Amino acid sequence: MLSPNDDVKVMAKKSLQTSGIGKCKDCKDKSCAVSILKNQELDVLAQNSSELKIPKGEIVIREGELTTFVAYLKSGLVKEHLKGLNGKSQIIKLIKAKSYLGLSAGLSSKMSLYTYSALEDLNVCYIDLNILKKLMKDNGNFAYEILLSVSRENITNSFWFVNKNQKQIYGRCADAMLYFSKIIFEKNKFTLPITHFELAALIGTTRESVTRTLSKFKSDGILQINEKNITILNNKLLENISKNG
DNA sequence: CCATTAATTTAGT
DNA sequence: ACTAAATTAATGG
Repeated sequence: MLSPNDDVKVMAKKSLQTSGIGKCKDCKDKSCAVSILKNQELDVLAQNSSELKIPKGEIVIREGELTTFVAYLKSGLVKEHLKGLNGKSQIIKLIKAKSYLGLSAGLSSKMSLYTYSALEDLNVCYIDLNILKKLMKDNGNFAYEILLSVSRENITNSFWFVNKNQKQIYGRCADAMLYFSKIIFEKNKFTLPITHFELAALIGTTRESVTRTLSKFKSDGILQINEKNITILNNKLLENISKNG
């Protein structure tokens, strides 16, 4: 939890200088954008990026830090959150593999606006932001792909927030369950990756309401719950609840 | 290194 | 807010 993220940064910087050439070329988890790069550009990327393992619970990028890096999530699940006015953590969303972390803020702000924490053990590539910017300026197709991903992120964020603000707890919980099953895990059976407390911070309610609503869903036969394992039994009803708030 | 216990976190009411 | 259960950390062998 209280990981001195500086260590990560120092390690990243160190290995930036020593990372070998050809790594990005051979990467099996390239982003759509990076797939577009030419061999020569991939070499540049490889020389200015570094893959790191981040254990569960550690922070990938902390809000308020200088944005010298962008992180590409190769594998694992991350939560994007920030501190609200009262100092309480507000979760923006979860992010799954093959996405960039800190991109939208990184391009325009000198400081990171969000904190990214590992919900699982991660493989992350730290990429020098200046190199990324240079690649974008030099290669229009690459820049276009990066813009696409920022745009998509923007759209899903907006819908998420609008829905959240216009729905009651039931609708929000239903949304969250559909979010996990459809977007994050892409199956109707999954293990809740966060605690009830965190789920509450994600959908803007209290831990108690989350617990209460989930057990209601369970007793109504919508969900099967044991421990953190959730199976969606009645997807249609769940979507109705989501739709009607 | 493993087992036991203490402390913290989480879920449910 | 309180309790029970579960997870994690600390201790001692």
